Amino acid sequence: MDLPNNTIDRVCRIFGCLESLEERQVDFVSSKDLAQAIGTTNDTIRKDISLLGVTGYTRKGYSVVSLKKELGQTLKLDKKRKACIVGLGRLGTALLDYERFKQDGFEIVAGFDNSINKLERIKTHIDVFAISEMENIIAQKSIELGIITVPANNAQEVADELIKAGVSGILNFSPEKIVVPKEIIYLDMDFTSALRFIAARFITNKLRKSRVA
Amino acid sequence: MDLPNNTIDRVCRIFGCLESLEERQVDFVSSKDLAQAIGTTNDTIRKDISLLGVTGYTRKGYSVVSLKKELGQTLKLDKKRKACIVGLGRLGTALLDYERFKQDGFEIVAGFDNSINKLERIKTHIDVFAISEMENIIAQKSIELGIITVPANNAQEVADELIKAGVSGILNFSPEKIVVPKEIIYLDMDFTSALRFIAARFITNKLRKSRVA
DNA sequence: GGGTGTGAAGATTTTCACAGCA
DNA sequence: TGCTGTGAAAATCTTCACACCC
Repeated sequence: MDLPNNTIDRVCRIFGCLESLEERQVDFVSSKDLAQAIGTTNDTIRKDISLLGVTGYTRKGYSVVSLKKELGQTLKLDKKRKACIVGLGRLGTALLDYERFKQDGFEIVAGFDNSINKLERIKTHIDVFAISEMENIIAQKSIELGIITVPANNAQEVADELIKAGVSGILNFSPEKIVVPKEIIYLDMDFTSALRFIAARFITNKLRKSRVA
Repeated sequence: MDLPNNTIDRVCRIFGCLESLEERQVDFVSSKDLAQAIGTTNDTIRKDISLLGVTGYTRKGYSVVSLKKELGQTLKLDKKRKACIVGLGRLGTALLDYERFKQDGFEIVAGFDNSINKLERIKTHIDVFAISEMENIIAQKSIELGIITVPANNAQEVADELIKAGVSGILNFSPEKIVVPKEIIYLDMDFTSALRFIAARFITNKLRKSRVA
């Protein structure tokens, strides 16, 4: 399959909306509602959904439950995935305990840091290890995703090790830019760039947009 | 001015690269280097820069210092901006003390939460207030940016109050989708959507992309 | 040679417009 | 009527190709 990046981005957000609609026991949702929630047009939503080959119910909109199920199956969002966090500073430890991840299908199964001190002080039910153990643990636990929350300066090094250890996707919260081989799926979540994006948009007059990250 | 959204996104990231090149005292950088750092092509970089009306030095690439200065001036990224954080859980407090923001020109000047308990317990040099004081404080301190780190369920309510109080941009870390009037610049930094984006890309064969958050 | 700058071509993405359906 | 589904048109974004410059 070969979908537009933007479509994938939007579908992931749509999936999140469906999740909360499901919790609130809403049965049907229209392309217009979804469009409003994620900040796009109803045409785009319908096109996205149709690109995935999924079909709704005329006149009533889409069945929340079945749309969620179908999108999930198509993009394999229903599969549970294991992730680890490297860098257990304040952000890293906050993410370690971010309960939402688990309920959304991403289980954080390990944390890594180089400071013995931190490893000892951390109170969490998730196992934490020294970075030197990363390669073993990742292989052993079949971890697919790496979340980088180290300070700048050794983010690249950490990324290289994650890749060597076998993860296929990396989410980078550090401000440092990272270069990865193109078979690795990589997403940059630099907070400063995000704030700058907003600030820069103050002086342009375009419509808002989600910007995947 | 009316720039492509993607261009703005990339320029904000380029700006970050320039910042770190400057720290490392690198004098010149080529479009190719920048392309590699942010994950795009050199054509795109040159086009982006030229869209902003900025010009480099043939053969040597761009002067780091002057490119940074010009991009900064054009997109007003050199201007200091004040921000506040609403929701002082673990993520919110981590961001309160995220020192990088200040050095990047974004000063966090207030934190808000509804729990008196949290307000009392927090150790930080930044002033914290009850949410009921938001409107006053935001006006009084001329805060332009709101960062939402409350748990889902009242993110929309918080956004509405931020807007009423006068912020022009919102960065939303909560998993809840928020609807804002279109004159407000809004960016969604939902972690789960980001992880899903990566997971979904596992089954497609497209090149990586930055996706603004 | 090794880089930038940029119109034009090409590719992709979004929007439009309308058929179809319950 | 109200909403989906989808080709076709429009708009946007990226890549190409080559002039130009030190």
